Amino acid sequence: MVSSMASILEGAGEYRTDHTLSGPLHPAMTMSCDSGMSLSSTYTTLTPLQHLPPISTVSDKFHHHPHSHPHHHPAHQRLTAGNVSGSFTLMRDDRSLASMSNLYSHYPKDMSGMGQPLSPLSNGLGSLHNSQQTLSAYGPGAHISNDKMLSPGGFESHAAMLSRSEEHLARGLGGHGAGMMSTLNGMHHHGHPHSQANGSMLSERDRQTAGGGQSSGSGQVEEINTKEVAQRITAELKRYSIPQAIFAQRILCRSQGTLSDLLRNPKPWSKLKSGRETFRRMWKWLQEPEFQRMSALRLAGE
DNA sequence: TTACAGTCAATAAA
DNA sequence: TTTATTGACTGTAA
Repeated sequence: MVSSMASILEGAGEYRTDHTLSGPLHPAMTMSCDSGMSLSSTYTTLTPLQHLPPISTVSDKFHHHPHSHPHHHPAHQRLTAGNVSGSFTLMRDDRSLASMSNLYSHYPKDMSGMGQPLSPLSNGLGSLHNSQQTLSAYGPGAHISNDKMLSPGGFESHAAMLSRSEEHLARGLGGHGAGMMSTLNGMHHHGHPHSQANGSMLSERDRQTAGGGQSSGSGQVEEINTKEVAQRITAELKRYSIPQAIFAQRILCRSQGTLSDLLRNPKPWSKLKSGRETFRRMWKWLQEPEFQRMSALRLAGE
């Protein structure tokens, strides 16, 4: 099973090869690193698909001109910044997903564990900061339904289940991102409001808040709690056994060393300049449903 | 030019 | 093999 994942990610070897140019396999899909982002960064594609108006603009406010270092990253210039829409992705080839599911399959314990061993934390923490209303709003319920809808074979079902815990967690923790995610999935219908957020785990102990109270209330603007994102990313990578190098390259378009540093020594959002983009990507990734995250990982490498 | 920021990439350390 | 360090480099903003 692991191998399957490995293979998926494996394609990495030649990420940067320019076959994308010569043979545009999935021109649309191949969202890549820099450049593409600049024009409208992050949620561009999403926005148009669903409602959710202003956010995109927000995120761009300072994309003035992301100094996309001209030095390398020669090819990879897909304007289409990634038509994220999960459903779409899913359909194009489920085999990948299938393999994904396998991957997940050996993590059940971890996932389930999330709510257990840490339970003491979750309880207290759950309520603690973040986890604001957002949680209850688009609780896990919603996602579940979506995931199910999307997953034809059902092989994914468990994956979905596993995921939601994180999902809402993310939401809860992040606080801000709030709307966007819901948009993504929300298109279908909302499950039953069934709050119950027990997934909490990593992060909280950081009482990030201390950092500068950027997390909670901050509104939808786009303050990202870097410390928290770093932790969450670290946790996810571990959970899925995704090496930093792969994630850095595929999702962030950065080198392993950079990611490592960012993860270990995240600078407060307020201190960041262009480096915010990197964190936005991480954050964005965290907000995506599993299958989407995974496909992003492997697509980028194709 | 100087001071930074953000990265890369080589390589040390697990 | 994967992650952590770190010196060098590039683009920006004084």
